[in-house]
Amino acid sequence: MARRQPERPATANAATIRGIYECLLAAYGPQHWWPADTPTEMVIGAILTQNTAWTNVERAIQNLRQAGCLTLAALRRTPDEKLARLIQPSGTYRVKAARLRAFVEHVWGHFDGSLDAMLTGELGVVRRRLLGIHGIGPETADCILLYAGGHPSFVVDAYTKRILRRHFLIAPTAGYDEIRDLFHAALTPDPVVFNEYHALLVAVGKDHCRAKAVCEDCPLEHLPHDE
DNA sequence: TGCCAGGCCGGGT
DNA sequence: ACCCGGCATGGC
Repeated sequence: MARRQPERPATANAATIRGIYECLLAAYGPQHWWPADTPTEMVIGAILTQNTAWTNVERAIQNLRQAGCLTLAALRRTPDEKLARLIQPSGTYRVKAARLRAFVEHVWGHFDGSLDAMLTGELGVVRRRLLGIHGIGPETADCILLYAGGHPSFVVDAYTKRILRRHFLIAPTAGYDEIRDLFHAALTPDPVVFNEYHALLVAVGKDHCRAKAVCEDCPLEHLPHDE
């Protein structure tokens, strides 16, 4: 029994996926993500930005910086209440304090406090490792893999889904892994390209594709789209 | 004023 | 396997 085929040929979508990258790169230029000074700061930002505007995350990161809490060792010795207070501007701060705690304790418990060691290994292995940590879902895991670990793991976020759906490249019900697979099938697994592509999707998303915004003067407007 | 933001978890079908 | 409420701040 043959597996169910995609509704459109994968190669056609793959060409469009590659075309969107070229188009966005031409429109916005390289984004040089992630906006963080160190891998540890990157991981912290990835957790703090879950369902949260980045401007709020920046306040929280600044608080952590002033408190000297941007290393895993410093985070580890910061009590829950103090940590929650420092990250308060990022919202859902009790939840996020627990998630930062879970991450730090995992690195200590399994990798002797070395983030580098915990991000080293085969992509699939490290990904499952991250997903096993409480508070690390697929998007956060892929962000950490790509932007802290240098692994070619494509990041799918709300903007990615909206943009692909708007241009009929995925079904409205497409799941996370399905969308990620689409990019992996269309692109050579180059961390530099994956890095830029996700950042570019966020850039165009913020400009043109927020939840209740209509795309006007969007760099992708030449593509077929709804509404 | 209400809705939204670079999600994820846990409990219920 | 989905579906939904909860988490919570600052901006528009």
